[in-house]
Amino acid sequence: MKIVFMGTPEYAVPSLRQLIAHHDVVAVCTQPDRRAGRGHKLQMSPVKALALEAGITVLQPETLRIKKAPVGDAEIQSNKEAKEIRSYLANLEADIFVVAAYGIILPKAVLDIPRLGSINVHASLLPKYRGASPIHSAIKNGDTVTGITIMYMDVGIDTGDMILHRELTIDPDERTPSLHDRMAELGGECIIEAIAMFEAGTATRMPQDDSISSYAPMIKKTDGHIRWDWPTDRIVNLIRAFDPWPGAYSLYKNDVIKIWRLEKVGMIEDAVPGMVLAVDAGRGFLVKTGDGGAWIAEVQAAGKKRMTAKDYLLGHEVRVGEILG
RNA sequence: CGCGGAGUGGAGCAGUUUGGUAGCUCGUCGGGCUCAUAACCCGAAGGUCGUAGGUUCAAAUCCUGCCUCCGCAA
Repeated sequence: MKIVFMGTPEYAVPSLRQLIAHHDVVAVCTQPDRRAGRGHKLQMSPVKALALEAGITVLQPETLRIKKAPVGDAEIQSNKEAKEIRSYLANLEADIFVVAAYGIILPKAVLDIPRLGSINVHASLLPKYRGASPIHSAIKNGDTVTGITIMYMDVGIDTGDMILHRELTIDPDERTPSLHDRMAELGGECIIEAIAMFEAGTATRMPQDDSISSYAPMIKKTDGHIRWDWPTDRIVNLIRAFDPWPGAYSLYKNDVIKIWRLEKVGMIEDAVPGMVLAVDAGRGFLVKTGDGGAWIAEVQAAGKKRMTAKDYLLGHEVRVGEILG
């Protein structure tokens, strides 16, 4: 099949790789290179890197929307670019557009360009976790099962009719990097499977049940702030979900300290949540939580790297009675 | 050129402001004590102080370039 792929981050890479291996990818759309990271260096997306390596045409429009009443020069420029890209895409006469975490809004006029429509590789079992952070949300909520959904795209956010689901079990101790990678690989397998259904004429449309849908919003850094009055499990899930970004953190001595690992303890004495109840050179320090306590076993102080609480305690003094906030 | 912190024996830190060949805690090795121990006691090994230059009688410490790591911000 003749395919146009749209995607940006690492998650989209296995899908693109699979499509290149099995089909004719005639163009790749990805977000424009951005200044990012320490030093604000210009960086290309992982998808662009793969596309260049494969010798595929890369398109990087700032937007594909066309504004009705442009006001300034910049907007007129963006409309011009959007129109050019749209007609370029139309002239490719692709059979289908495959989208995976592209991050740029696709207007209906674009979605409808290919004869088979546009389909999306979403990292959740829709209608659960529509939106930007399905993988993080699954871990954060302590789910034991998640999966990939291949679906038709419409103008809503991940609301289109579904084509296929594939489940994946989440390990109780699993963190985002490992689940992300497994999901990305599964996504690549699913998209090939879905396209095979199109080729065989067996692709179906299963509408989503809006009444059981949920939304996984874009993650904000402050979402990583640990509330010690939460049950320990909830805190542990937050740590698992936000590893490695943005990290679950607490405030200690007026500074941010990231918490990378906790060891749950059952019922312990009553105390203010966040209070240090014990310090052990080997285990770390014990902090009161909403439903018990937890040994903080791995931390990262500002400007430092991750280290075990044991190592941290060799050079820093933590006292019983201090409060983490 | 977005802002900032940091590179010191295997690990985590102090020492840098007021230059004078390095210290703490842990670990390691040897010995001792003990019914026993991740406990305690005694002893030992282990560091070109990220790197290249510069200033100086003398640089971990002052100056300059470079490399690496990390936090913030995006």
